[in-house]
Amino acid sequence: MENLINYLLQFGQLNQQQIDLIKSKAKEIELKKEDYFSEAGKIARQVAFVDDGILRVCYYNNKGEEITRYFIDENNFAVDLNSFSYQIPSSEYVQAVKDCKLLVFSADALKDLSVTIVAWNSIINAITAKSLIEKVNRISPMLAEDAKSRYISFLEKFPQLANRIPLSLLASYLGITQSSLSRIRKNIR
Amino acid sequence: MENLINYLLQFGQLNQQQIDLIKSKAKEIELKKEDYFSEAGKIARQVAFVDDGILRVCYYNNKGEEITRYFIDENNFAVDLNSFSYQIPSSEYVQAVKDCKLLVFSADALKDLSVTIVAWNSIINAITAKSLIEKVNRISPMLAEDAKSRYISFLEKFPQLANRIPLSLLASYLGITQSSLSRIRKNIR
DNA sequence: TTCACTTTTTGTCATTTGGCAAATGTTGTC
DNA sequence: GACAACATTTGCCAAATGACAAAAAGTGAA
Repeated sequence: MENLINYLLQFGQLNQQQIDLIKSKAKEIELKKEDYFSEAGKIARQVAFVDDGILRVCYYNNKGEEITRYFIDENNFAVDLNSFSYQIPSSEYVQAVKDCKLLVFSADALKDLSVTIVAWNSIINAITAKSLIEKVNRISPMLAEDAKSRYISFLEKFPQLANRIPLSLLASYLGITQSSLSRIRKNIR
Repeated sequence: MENLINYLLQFGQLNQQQIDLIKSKAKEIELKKEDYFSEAGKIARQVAFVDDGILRVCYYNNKGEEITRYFIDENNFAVDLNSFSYQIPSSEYVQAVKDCKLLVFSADALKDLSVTIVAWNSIINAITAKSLIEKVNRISPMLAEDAKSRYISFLEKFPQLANRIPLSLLASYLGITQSSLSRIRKNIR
């Protein structure tokens, strides 16, 4: 759980008692590759911290194509904020790209933490804002780039990720076909 | 200021005294078309509520092209969160697409409000999260769409906006060239 | 190793989009 | 109205990407 605590401490102060409480509320679970953490149509009732492995958030567009919105690797929180915040059915899936170890908080556990730990809400809000800003800043420039630049940008921003995810998922994340991505890779070598 | 107050009330409760305080802290300003509300390189020290007009957030990519990230129309807040939250120099411009009336809060004013009004932080956090989620949800599917679908999606989501912004800005927002957008429009008619 | 299965690469061709320049349309001012 | 300044459309061609199918490479189990 050390990764989780270190992560939280970046966003606010916590004493040992509070840290122990947080640890006691987190539940360790494991997902096998391709297992779902949450599914479209259901209401998200949990938040996950990725301790090991990679998750991805994906959905089906109106052509029935499966689109990967983003990847979540170690030391990041995964939650379908839309669904979790407003308790409405989710429109996307959160799935393990490879075997994962997650630390999971239920809505109840989070409520307890927010009541007991003064700084909790401020920490969570800071984490939420930061991760959303990162998403916007990451996706937004991709629109103005061609496929090759997107791939290169991805390699630069997430060098550790490129080798760990299947080409097909990366292609759908980049908004291009798998064939095109394969050709781009050949082209770059 | 009624628009502002009604907007805030969607996210939390405020009594008359608090409403009056908020009104007293807001400063009305006007921008002429193409004036900047904030500029790249400077630290954002203000938050604006768009009472009338349209702003856009834009930046220059590494090819020197000017890219419009998004538009902000009436009854929305505009702020460079990255710069404002962390007090670091901004990497983007906020510019009036047409003449605007804004209600502006300085960092000091916001601090006063957060100290005085119990619900303030919670309201601001809710607004922040909601607007960021909206941005992610809006941009993200565009990657998987071709130019024509992006334009059609834009028309569906922002019907009132399409006629109010120059084609060149809309094209850069959609990540396509102005010529292509012009052809797409002809094609659709 | 061999087999079955999955993933990635490649070939071929059609379609989309970009780049550039010229033409056309629009707007505001005198 | 005439003009200048700006915005939009169009033509032409090249480049990028998609669609589809087949080949090649990689993976794991018996």
